[in-house]
Order: sequence, then C-alpha cells, then structure tokens
Amino acid sequence: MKKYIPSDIEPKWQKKWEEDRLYEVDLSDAVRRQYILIEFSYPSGDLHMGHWFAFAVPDILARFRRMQGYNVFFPNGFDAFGLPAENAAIKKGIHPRDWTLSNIEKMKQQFKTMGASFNWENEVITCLPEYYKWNQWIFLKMLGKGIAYRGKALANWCPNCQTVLANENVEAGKCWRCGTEVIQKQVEQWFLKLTEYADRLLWKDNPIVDWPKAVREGQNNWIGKSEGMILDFDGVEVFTTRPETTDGATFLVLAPEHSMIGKFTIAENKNDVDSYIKQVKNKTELERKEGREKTGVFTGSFVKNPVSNKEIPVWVADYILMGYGTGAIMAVPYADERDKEFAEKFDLPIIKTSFKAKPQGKQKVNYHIHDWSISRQRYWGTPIPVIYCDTDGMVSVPEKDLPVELPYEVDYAPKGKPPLATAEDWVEVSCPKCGKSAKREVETMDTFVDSSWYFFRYLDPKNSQQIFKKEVVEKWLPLDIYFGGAEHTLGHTLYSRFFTKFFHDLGLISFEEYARKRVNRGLILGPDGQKMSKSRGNVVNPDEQVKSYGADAVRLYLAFIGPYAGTVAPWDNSGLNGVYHFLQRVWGLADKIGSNLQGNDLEARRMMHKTIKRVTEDIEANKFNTAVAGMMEWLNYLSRKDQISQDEYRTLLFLLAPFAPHITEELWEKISQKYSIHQASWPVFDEKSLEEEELPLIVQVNGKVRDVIMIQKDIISNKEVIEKKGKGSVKVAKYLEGTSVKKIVYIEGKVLNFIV
RNA sequence: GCUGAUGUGGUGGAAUGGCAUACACGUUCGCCUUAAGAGCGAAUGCCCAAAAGGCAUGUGGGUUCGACUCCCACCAUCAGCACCA
Repeated sequence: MKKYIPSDIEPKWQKKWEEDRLYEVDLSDAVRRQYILIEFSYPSGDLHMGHWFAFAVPDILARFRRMQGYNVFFPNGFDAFGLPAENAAIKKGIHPRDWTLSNIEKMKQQFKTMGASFNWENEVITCLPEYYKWNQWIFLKMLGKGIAYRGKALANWCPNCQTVLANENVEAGKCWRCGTEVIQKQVEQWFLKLTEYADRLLWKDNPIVDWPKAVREGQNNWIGKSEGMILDFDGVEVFTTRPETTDGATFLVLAPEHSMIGKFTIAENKNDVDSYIKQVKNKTELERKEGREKTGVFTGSFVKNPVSNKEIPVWVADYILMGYGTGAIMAVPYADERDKEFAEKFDLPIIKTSFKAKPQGKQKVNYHIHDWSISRQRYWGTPIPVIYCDTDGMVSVPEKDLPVELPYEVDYAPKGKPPLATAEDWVEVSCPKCGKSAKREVETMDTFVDSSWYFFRYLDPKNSQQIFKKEVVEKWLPLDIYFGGAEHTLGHTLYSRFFTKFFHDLGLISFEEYARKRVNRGLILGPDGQKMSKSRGNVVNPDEQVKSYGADAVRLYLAFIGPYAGTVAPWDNSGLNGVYHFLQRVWGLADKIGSNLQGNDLEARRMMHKTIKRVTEDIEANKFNTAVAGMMEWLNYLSRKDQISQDEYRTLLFLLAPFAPHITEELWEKISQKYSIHQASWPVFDEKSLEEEELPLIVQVNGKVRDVIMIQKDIISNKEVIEKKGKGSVKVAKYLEGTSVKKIVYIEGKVLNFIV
C-alpha cells in the first residue's frame, strides 16, 4: 500500500463530507439527543492552537455520540461584536462590519481544515440584525419588568477607550484592551438588575447540574452574600454582620462619597475634609488597590453609640466603599483588623467588646455583586432600543420597529462622545408616542449580552417572528455538555445563568439551568512553557502543523497531551511526531489483515473487547488521553502478530474514527469499499469475552508484594486451596521460613496477604 | 487574607484502597543505510559492577492486612477574588 500522506486525503474527505451534509441534524427528533456546545469564538481572523484545542477535542465526543446512535447537535458561530473590530477599523481604516465578516469567512475556512463535524447550517453571528434584534427584544422585556433600568453609579472608566468597563474587564487596574489606567467616575448608564437574581444564582451544596466546584464556589464568592443588620447612629445608617460587637464601636467611618459628610463636617475641618475627598477622587483604581496604607480625616463631629451611649467621632476614609452596604460603618477596632489598623494610626480608642450587645435595627442581606452595567459608549455593538423625547421622556422602541439597525456610516474614532451620536440622520427620529422629533439612545450593549443566550438561538437561528420556538428549546436544552475556558467563570457563564432564569420567569422556558454539565478546558502553552503570545514569539501555528503532519495527527496529539479538563501543558513537537508515527503504523497495519478472527483465539478477542470497553468509557468521562493510550496498547499488541483479522482492524478503525476522522475514512473505504465510517455503529464490547480463565493473584508477606501467581478461575473462592498455592510459591516461601503465620488475609481474586 | 485546584521518572502523564511509574516523548545501545533522516529491535525511577536486596508518589503523622489513593497538620505551586464591614 502506498504511503500515508495526510495532505492527499484530508481535503478530499472534508469536501465530500460537506457536500453530503454528513452531520446534518434533524431537530424535530430529540428522543436520543445530545446538545454538545463549545463557547463560540471572537472572529479575530486567525484560528490559533487554542481554537484547535477548544474545538477539535470536543469534536471527538460529538462524533463518538453520533456513532453511538445519538442525534447530535453541535453548532458553531461567532461572537462578532466588540472592541477589536472597532480598534482595527480606527487603525486600518476598514469598516468594523467588513473587517468582522471577512474574518468570519477566513476563520470558517480554517475551521474546515480541522475536520470537525459542526452544524454550520445553524450558525449564529451576533453582529447581524437578525440576531441582535432579539438582544433588543430581551432588553425591552427586561425594561418592562424593571430588570433593566437607567441609573447612576461609580464606574470603571477607561479614558483612552472613552468607555465604561465591567470589573471583569479591569486587569490589575488597567483596561484589558488597551492597558490604560482605569479611573473611577460617576456615570449615568444602563443596568441589568443582577442583584434581584443574586439569591437564585447562588449554588446550593448539591446542585442538580454537574458543574465544577471551582466554578460554583467562584460564583458564590463573587455574589458574596452576607447577612447582617442595619443600625442607626444619630441618623447615619451602618451595615454590620456583627451587631453583637456594637458596644465596642469607638468611631464611625463614612466613605468619601457619602452624602452626609457635609452635614457632619465642622467649619474648621472643612478644608481638610474637602482636600481629602479631592485627593481620593484623583486616585486611579490601581492606586486605591495598591495603597493599602490607611488614610482618613476627622469631620469634627460625634454621634452617639446606641449601646454604650458614648459619643464617638465621625471620620471619613477610603477603606470604606460607597458601593457596599450603606457606605458607612461602625468601627470596632477590638474585633476587626482593618478598624484596628485605622485606630492605631489615628490614635483612636480600642475597647473590649462583650460580644453580647443587642442593638435595635433591621435585618439586612447584602451582596458583593452589583447590578450589571451594560452601557458601552462604542459603535460596534447592539443599539439600545430607546428614544428620548422632550415631551414623553424616555420611550421604548415599539416591538414592531425592531431591530433598531446599527447605521453603517458613523465616525467611530474616540472623541469623548459615543460614535453613534455622529450619525445624525439616524439619531433623529420621531417619538413613537407623540410623533414629535426625538433622539435615539446612542449607547450600545456590552457584548456579554450577546453571548448570554446564543445557545438558545442556535436551535432556531432563522426565526424572524420569535426569539425561538418553545417546543424545540424545551426538547433540546439544557445543554448536555458545555465546554469552555476557566476565564468565563465569573462573566459569561454567570450571565447566561441569569438570562436563563429571566427567560424562565417570562414563561419562555420551564428550566432554570442551561447546562447539565460544564467542563473547563486546560491550556496549551508555547514550547517554552510560557503562554503563547505573538510578542514572546512562541506561537505554534496550527496551519503549519497541519501541513506537515495532518489534521488527524494534530487532533490526536491535543487529545493525548493530558486530561482535557485543566491540563496546562507545553506544546511539544516531538510529541506530535509520536502520534503521527502511531497513525503511520495504523496505516501500515492494513497489510497484515488476514483471515477472520479464530473463535479459539481467546486472548485476541479479550484484547479487542478490553480496548473497546476502555475507549468507550474514557471518552464518556472526557478522558481522551487514556482512550488514545488504550488504542496504542492494542496496536502494540496487534503489531507483534504476523496476521490480524478483518474484525480487529475494522474495530480499530471505528474506535479511532472520532479522533482521526480522515485517515479512518480513507482506510475504511480501502478495506470495505463502504462510506462513511462516521455513520457506522460504535462497537459494543462483550462482557463474556473479557473473562479470563486464569487470573493473576498478588501474594504478599506483611503487605509487601513477593509474588504474582496465576489462579484458575474455578478455585477463586476456595480460600484453603489459594492459601496452599500461595505458600507453594518459592519466592513467598523464602519469606515464610522460620516464622509463624499469624493471620491470612484473602480478598477474592485480588490479593493474598500472609501476616507473620 | 479568603476560595478553589494541583504536587508521581529527565518531560507530558497513568493508576482513586490491592504488582506505582501504563501510554508517549526524550536519552543510550544495536540493526539497516554510501551518508543523513526515517524505520526496526533492546534498555531506561533511584542506590548497587551485577545479582540479591533496599529506597521512592511534596513533608510529617494517622486509619488499614495493605495507602499515590482515605483522614489530620504543614509546605510549595498555579488560578480566581480581595480594605465587602
């Protein structure tokens, strides 16, 4: 047989599978369904190794389930709104829409070289009006229920991007996109009321869905529920989780943004207080986080401690945050580390608390999580469907007028005002209520809105009447498995849970969790063990690897490198060469096919069924690495034989098909003249064939292994005979000599242990 | 500081109460080859010339006939959060 040259066979089969629509799914049939999903990608225009790891390995599971007879839905799409498109446009003068759509085309071509079995016919691209129309529809529903609202809050503001940033987008005090230092600024913006759902988003101890503990705990910490009390100190409300320590409260601290500072500040302290507040305002997020040294200023006033009845001083300090609780605390330096540090620095009294105080107050639950600010002063996003009218105020765009399409011609250079404001013809609109001239909202939505519900839309992407058909969604969701990156623990996966619960409350769906199982994948590093990055020059280009070794080898290597969840391993080119070698040996093994498997060749039969069992169970547990190892072991066994059977070779191809779809299709055609191996049935192992008539038994003396003896299966339960056999072993006898056996432990079929 | 995860050969890793180091890479030796590469075969945890034997799964303890695996304490690394009252 001619040599295995991947580039000769891979494009050929990819084209044929596409023409034959081999993986097309019938969504009306959900009896045995599997909805397998990977977080969709941002269309950066280049498919890197991270994408291969993210998409090619779960494709193994999708193909495996299909061969098992499941109706598999495995869609893909693009998270296509967002800043990079706009930045590229500013830099290169290409329109964000053109840049994005051409990148999508390019990436889809690259995706095809992977040989993955995606349902592209259900593709979702979030920057197209047929998708974002429904973002706007959801927004209006939220507005109607009071879940979306206009509010003012201190926000992370990037002076360079001229936009509000979510906490998740601030990295070490800097903007995640441009690296500029983020400052705090009071801004009016659109919010989604995450806090209303905080309690329901908290994970219980034994959740009904299988999500990693790291994700559940991470989300719970982020939500940060704490139960306490609101106490009144002469009109100042404070929040405390330790009301029993109120007798030890020796001063009061207000956040620098607190509204009652003016009331408490006496004339001679006014200058000091004002200059302190000014100084705090000018601090960047980074300075506030790094400068842990306590600072503060005395207002000059006192309030009465309701428990001790003592007059205590009122201070202003930036270690108290306006965004949490009431923005004011009673300081108990005896019980609280931070208060103690402050008291020591400013020489304030520290008195012992009895921990028995019972102040008057009302119970209060506080959350660390804030409402979600979705306003973005940028162009490339979903327009918020709201109109401002001088007469009627803020008016929703009527549902029939959706989508509010993003205008093509705008000046999207950052100028301190939102780019959409420059599209004057678009901004000018007549009020839906009174018909007089009015103006459109010029802010766009955070792209995390787009990705919060895209897996619903995959099921009905072309529906122009409804967000989705309820019947289809009820049949196919929740997802059977959702693969993604650990970086989405606090952002995307939490927001999606929020949207799912909102959809539930709207009556659109009956379930409240959207994924039965979540798997956080690991990370492939550069060959130097560092994160792959262009600036480090350690990026491994998958296209080049595919050219030299083929997509099948790259897929197999990524599956083999370690357990899929959590492994962080460097790319190793000789490791890739190793699996390429394995594929070559599979190719060459076809020359050894002889007669059919002999009925009396029990060992060969056992090896085959053992491998089927192992590969099946390992794929089901997402242990792709050990599934590959199992096939390698079997290949080593088969290679030692002069001749192998049709049955063995076919089984090997079936097991390998999900991992290496091209080479197996080619070999399957060669040996059987059939097509396609990917529509064949997954082999089923036969328990009977796994049975052995002789079993190895470990013989120990004082718990140390001294010999392994073969035991006939029919005497396995006969302790006396086994003991005799064990004593009969020369190696064991050596250790029993001159000793007396105190006890004999026999665990049937596993171990025999002499205690001397 | 809090939360979570992880710790096994030169490397990626396997084994989740019963032969530690499967599988693969790398390395060494041999065969083949004009040569290189590829291919094929053998060896490869550590100590010991070898055998015999002993020692080894971050450290220390415990449970057990038996512990990489379960329990307790500690150390280290990684990730996320962090002046949250």
